Amino acid sequence: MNNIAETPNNTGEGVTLADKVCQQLVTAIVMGEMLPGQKISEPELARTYGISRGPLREAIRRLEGFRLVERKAHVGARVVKLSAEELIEIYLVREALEGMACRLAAEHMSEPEIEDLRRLLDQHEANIAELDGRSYFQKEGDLDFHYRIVQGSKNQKLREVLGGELYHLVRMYRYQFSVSSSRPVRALKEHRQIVDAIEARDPELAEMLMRRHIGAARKNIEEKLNSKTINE
Amino acid sequence: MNNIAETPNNTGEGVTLADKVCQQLVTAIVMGEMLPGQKISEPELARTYGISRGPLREAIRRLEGFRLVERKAHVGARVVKLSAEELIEIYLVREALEGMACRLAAEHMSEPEIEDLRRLLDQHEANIAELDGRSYFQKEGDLDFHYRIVQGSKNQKLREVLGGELYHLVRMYRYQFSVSSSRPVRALKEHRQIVDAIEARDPELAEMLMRRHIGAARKNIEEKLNSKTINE
DNA sequence: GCGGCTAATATTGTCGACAATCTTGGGTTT
DNA sequence: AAACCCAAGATTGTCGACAATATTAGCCGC
Repeated sequence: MNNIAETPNNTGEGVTLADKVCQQLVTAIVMGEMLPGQKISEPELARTYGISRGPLREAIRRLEGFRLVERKAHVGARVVKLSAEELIEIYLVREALEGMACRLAAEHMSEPEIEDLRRLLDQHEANIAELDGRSYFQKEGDLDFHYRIVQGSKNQKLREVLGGELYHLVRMYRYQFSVSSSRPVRALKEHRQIVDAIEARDPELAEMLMRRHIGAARKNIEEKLNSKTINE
Repeated sequence: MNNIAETPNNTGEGVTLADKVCQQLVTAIVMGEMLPGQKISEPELARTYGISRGPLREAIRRLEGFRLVERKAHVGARVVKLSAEELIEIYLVREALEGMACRLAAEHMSEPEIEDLRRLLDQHEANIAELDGRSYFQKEGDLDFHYRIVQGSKNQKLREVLGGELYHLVRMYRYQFSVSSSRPVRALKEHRQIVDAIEARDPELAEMLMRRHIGAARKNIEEKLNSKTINE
């Protein structure tokens, strides 16, 4: 459903122009329709979305809060550009935060929620078989899993931090580098292990597995980045 | 100098009205000049700060991103009101994140930075003696021990997350509940232990001590909250 | 030809006015 | 008397115009 996680004013109704454009911009940036480093022209965007600069500027101000754009006074805003180091940093932070989320999820998720999670993984497995292991990851299936774990932690602040800027930046990276590789099938196995630990109500194991899982993803990216810098 | 951590556009010059008012509002909210739950009237604030509603609305939009205010369309914005649960949640998240920051600090802080940190603690000790153990904790920014550890981690994303919304909310709470109690002298001892671990380049110990330190602060707050709800 | 200055242009920042929506107080009805 | 409805007021949302600043293109001097 491509809904924007933890973005305030998620309700479908009673929405303001600035809110709508804000979400459209988030999507556009994450999907790579607006490239990292690209300048954001207010007059141009205002025409594009058919609104005046007022609400548009408010929307940009909120993207600034999400760290999706960077602004310089009297110069303008640019789509944020992640360096390789920052990308790694995000994964390191996720290791700590999602590890914690997973531990809490093992303590607080309800039985029906866990079952739902299992069904989600079954669905993922079907997708992988169908696409021959290429990439169901592109459509945020993986993020769905992680997203649900975070929700399952039942910790509101954790949900805000992970569901806010970090989530958007990871999604952005996903599209930007079109990650796929041979990880999907391996990742699915790790996901299953994690759900097992949650179902067994083993918080420590759940945390450890999640940390290892994200750590593996990080190493995978590090490799890819290294080979890339060598090739260019 | 009462500088706002990790708030974009920190530079003294080339600042826009919206930026200035945004920082003034952050300070006002954190210091308790605007109370949690209080409604934010655009016309009134615009008069107060002597600006028009345009920049003011942009400032509010950014506070929304920092989770310092909550907005409802066509109704208005209110200063965020932390529940007791959310406050505890923040400390739980800090335990994970600052623990990680402390580990990284033990790996990456330079010798001069560590010396500086020691001097800061000496200064804190002097303050405590002077005020007879009441409260030196109210300090901010560079003067804040935790802030420096986070900076010392050399992890930009970590700095953004901890220096952004979480830091503001913690500062807000400090003023709101005017935390002090008998912790300062105890906390100082814990701070020294942490610096020792960092100086010894013992990341694991540093992380453990920081987690324990924040955990102790959390328990202290939990107690206080419990006795408060009983007394009222 | 190249570097630096200057003026024209474009973009960002700010403002006041108007439109749309919510709130509130009074009046009517049951 | 209580509940509901409606109108008046106030507040938020949006717009277009104007002011201030940065960018750039051209010109001059070296």
